[in-house]
Amino acid sequence: MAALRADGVDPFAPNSFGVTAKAAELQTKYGSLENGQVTEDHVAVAGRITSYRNSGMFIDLLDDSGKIQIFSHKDSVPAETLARLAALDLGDWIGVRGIVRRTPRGELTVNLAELTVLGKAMTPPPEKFHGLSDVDTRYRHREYDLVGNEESRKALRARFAVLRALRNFMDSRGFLEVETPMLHVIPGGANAKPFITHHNALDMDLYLRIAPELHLKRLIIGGLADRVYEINRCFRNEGISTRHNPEFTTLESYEAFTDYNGVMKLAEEAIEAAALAVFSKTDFHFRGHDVSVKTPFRRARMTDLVREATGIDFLKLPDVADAKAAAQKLGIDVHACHNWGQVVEAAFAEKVEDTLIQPTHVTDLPKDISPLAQGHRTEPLLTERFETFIAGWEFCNGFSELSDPAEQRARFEAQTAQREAGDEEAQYLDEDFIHALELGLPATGGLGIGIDRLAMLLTGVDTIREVIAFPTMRPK
RNA sequence: GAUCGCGUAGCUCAGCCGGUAGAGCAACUGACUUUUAAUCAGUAGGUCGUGGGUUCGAAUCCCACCGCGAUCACCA
Repeated sequence: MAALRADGVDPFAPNSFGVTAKAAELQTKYGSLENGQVTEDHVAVAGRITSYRNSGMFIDLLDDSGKIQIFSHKDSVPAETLARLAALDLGDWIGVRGIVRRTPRGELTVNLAELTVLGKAMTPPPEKFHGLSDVDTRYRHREYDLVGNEESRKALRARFAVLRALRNFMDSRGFLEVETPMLHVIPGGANAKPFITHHNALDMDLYLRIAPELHLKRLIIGGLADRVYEINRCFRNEGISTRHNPEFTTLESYEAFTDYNGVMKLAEEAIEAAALAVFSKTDFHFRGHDVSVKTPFRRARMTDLVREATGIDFLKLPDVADAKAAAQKLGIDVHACHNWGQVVEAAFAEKVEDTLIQPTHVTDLPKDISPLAQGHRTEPLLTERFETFIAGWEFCNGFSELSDPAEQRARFEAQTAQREAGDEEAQYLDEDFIHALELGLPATGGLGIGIDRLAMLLTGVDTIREVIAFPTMRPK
């Protein structure tokens, strides 16, 4: 540092450098350049020093595309530039102008002609061979993780590429990307415990949203667009695990003039499109399974899957007490179940969920656990709702949207009763939403996709934190 | 929330049948100019997560706490 300043270089001063080439572009463009061959092509590259050999004669420069070697020889580089090179450390940012060649040993290289110091590392980067492996430090200080670990860079880049791909897909289907409130007066659209915050000027508590659903439907009601979607954060005040982060990202879309059959098609096409756009394939290895996201996905009714797994047809046991008794005989814990639908859901979670490895739309979920979905057109206990399972995990949730305000009020009231019976996650009655429905919601299909889990599936990681840049951590 | 495991130099790790704290990489000084985890010589770097206890003596044994991880529970 002192040496650089003595040399008139302040690495912290404002500066600029016109990059003309990325490392990966050069590796591709000069892929056929033979060992020892020298071009006359001048390029300007910039990045971070990740390796420094032979007193700076060989430097590995890492940019956001990859790595390129920099060569400086005393016969061709001015002495003052060599001295400046000697003052550099691992982790420093530099810009280099020079010509492209391939060394006799086969490494694509830029022969340094001009050096610009663009940034200084005051602490050394993580160990060059092992990288940073302490998971605690990796998540708390993600920048050190990214510097040291190619795998971390790849996983996060892939996650953000998936976001981009999904936006492109939705846009191409004529959906309008919108934003709706993060701060809710009533947390709605899902069954979950919310975070509470406070607005000082209004002197009122607000909730961080658990889902954008109700506001998105209000945009459809208003006729803003026939098709809307939002990709953004939801917040749920629940446990943290390898598959749950308190803030997570969902894609939610609403499409007028379709039902859940159309939504299932949209969901699977969105997943397949993201897979193809980012990874150019549909076969993935995830949680120890080989999974194909090639469309179409299998569809199966939840009660049928439960019947196949247990021999019990819960549709023939519509009474809660009978259903509970039957479930108990299977060893299923039903003490927290307040109604028929929750018993079916418990049986499904216990006996079926883990077996759904290949993508499966589980259809016609019970009305009791689906307060925002249209009743099924032929089965009174069920709704036109589906959840998509892959490798035993839920990835999507969608349904034909309930549009009858009176029915919606009755459903909310059933939820309220459930809350009073001790179910902390039952939904709240939202008068504003019912008032909105009174203006007329067209026949609409809605969809939610868990983006973090989708990124996990496509990148093959088994911890949600690997695909979240800064996962929630307790302060040390 | 429960159980188990982990926490030693900037990073990766060893030491753990109690007896003055170790290595590699990184850093610093020097040598070396066609390297690929460059090499060689030297220097410096630590409240051993925190607090307490047992002991003549604790990184090591015991207890509590903090943080992280795994599994389970919770969780559309």
